[in-house]
Amino acid sequence: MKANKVTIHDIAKALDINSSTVSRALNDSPRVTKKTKEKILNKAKEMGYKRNLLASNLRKNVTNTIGVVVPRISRHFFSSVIQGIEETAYLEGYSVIICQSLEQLKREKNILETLAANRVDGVLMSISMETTNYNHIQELKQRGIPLVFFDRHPNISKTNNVLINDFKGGFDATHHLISKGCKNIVHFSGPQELAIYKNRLQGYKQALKESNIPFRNEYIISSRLMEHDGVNNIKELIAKNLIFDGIFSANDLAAIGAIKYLNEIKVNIPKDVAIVGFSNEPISTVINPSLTTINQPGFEIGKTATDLLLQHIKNQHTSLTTETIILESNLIERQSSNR
Amino acid sequence: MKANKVTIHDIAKALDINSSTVSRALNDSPRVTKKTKEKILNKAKEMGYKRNLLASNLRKNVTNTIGVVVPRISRHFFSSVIQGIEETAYLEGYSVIICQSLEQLKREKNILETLAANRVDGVLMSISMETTNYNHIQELKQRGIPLVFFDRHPNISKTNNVLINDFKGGFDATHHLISKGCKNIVHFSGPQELAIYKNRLQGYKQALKESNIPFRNEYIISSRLMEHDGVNNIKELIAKNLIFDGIFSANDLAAIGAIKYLNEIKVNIPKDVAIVGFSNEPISTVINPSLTTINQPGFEIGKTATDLLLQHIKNQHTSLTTETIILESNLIERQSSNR
DNA sequence: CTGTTAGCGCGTTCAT
DNA sequence: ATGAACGCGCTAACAG
Repeated sequence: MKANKVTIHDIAKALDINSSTVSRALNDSPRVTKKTKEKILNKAKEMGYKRNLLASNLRKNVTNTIGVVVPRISRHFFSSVIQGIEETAYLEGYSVIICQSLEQLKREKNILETLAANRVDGVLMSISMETTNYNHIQELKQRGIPLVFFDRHPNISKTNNVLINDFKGGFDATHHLISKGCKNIVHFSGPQELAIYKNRLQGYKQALKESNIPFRNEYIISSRLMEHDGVNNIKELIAKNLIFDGIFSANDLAAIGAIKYLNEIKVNIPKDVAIVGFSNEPISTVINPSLTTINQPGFEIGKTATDLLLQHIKNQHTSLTTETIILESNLIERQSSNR
Repeated sequence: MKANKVTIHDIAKALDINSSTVSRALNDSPRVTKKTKEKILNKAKEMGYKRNLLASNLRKNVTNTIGVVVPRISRHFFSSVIQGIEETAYLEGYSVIICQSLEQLKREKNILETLAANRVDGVLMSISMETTNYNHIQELKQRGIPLVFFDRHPNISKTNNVLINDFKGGFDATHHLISKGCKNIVHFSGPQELAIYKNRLQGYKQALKESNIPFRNEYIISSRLMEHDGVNNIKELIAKNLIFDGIFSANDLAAIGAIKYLNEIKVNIPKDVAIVGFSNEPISTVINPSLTTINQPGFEIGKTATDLLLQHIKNQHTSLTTETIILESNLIERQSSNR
């Protein structure tokens, strides 16, 4: 920051008027004549004036900015949610600050601190896999910063959430496998602290139940669902000599790890693989043309969550009630062109 | 913003001291006694004081924040660069604001405006495919905001860049195909306004030349390299009845589109496909285990670019000379386990 | 419609 | 070592 010290005072002085008028003109206030407004805008452009949002926001005590916290931006589900958030926020004149926790509680805390210190007007977040204590979240709430969770939400009361019907997703995925003739379906699950994984597991159980297939605990493998976890899971199954003819993975990464490994050792036990993942995910469509996925409507989640958040931001005086919106996922079966 | 109106004045009043002392204590100034410092910090915590970074930054005229502009965060190359940026920035006490232009010039302009208005200390960016006029960039420079480009850079003088040796990447990719026995190699290229695509094309030409393979203009197809472009490219080739036995795609998306389509119509003309893409990209490794990629060291690029930017931010008085750093890409040939 | 005054919350002079 | 006062750049309140 060296050049560009042009302030509204400078341009006021140059025009021999008051800086308030300049401020009003720059904000397109109706309380200033067209003529002077024009004069001011011209002068401003001429002098290379640029508004200092820091000062403006400080004075107004509003930043028109919302913070977004996701585990990883590179995950296609999250980046599609972000797309929805940005579109919606932009239309309402809000800027978006994107942050990633990298699944680490420590970073998540740090991010919330920074966002709060920067006085964002609200926060949208999906919590990390490590997040089992919610002090940092409670603190944010106490500071009066509106908060909406999407997909992964903390297990505390009075929160606003935009969720996916994970029970149905798990049910559909499992049901699909059963309809394909699978009898021994393995489930790769995630940390049980996260409701999304718990719910998918419940859906899995329910689907088995309805088809009179006994639930077997050794078919459930919990991990953090990274690609290498998928590899390890499948290795473990093979080492145990467990019979399985289908896999329902609670996300795509772990499924990919598993499929890669199966390809590598030239074994192809599962008749089909269902993934609770994101259908737009390029991986899913490429890895196996016959792959079935549970489509999570990322863009719509982002849009819905943002709408809800903005509603809370704009009505902070009237104490709005908290809300949980549940969107539906869809099973998408691709054309099996290769086999 | 409703609760939490605790300021340094409040805590000063509570302790019957002056707010200056509080400010100094909170900034761990040596000019305040250990004892009072402790007293103040305790009181601050007790009262739930949170620094207002807007005010602090306004006063200091420094934000300790850098802006990052990329075409799309969902592209694995960019998200890995961002990883490198965040790690490096964090160690130096800087925050990062991530923005995506979605390959649109209009958005790119808008983003730079916002970043400048928010007084970021510097900007790291990779320009969009639409960016052929650089007024917005020149303006940012004129405002004295340090700027470093990575990967995609504008064609103007006196810029700081961290680039990849794309000529060598193109050469290596093509050479690899030739060594596999390909004689008729198609090249999917991008907008020629971007040096990266021009350079990859040059590398392609050079490799042909050294192997005495004649260059044929109809083998070069330029597009914006989205997945559907890859599909269209391959359709075009087939429609023209052009003979080809290899494809060198300037990015991974277009290659994936092409491969998908070839799979779909059960044609398998190319003996191999080389992609200039990112080796960590899950797609590349999954789509075809024998796929060869040109690895771009994203994390290192992010780190290098950030180091360079911070250097410029910190030495704004001493007029540093501009610099272009070129990192090497690597050809990675995977184990051909399937064929 | 425009000017005057005051202050957002903080950090940095000066003093003492 | 601490206090008093000013100002970063902008906008809201109140005049007129």
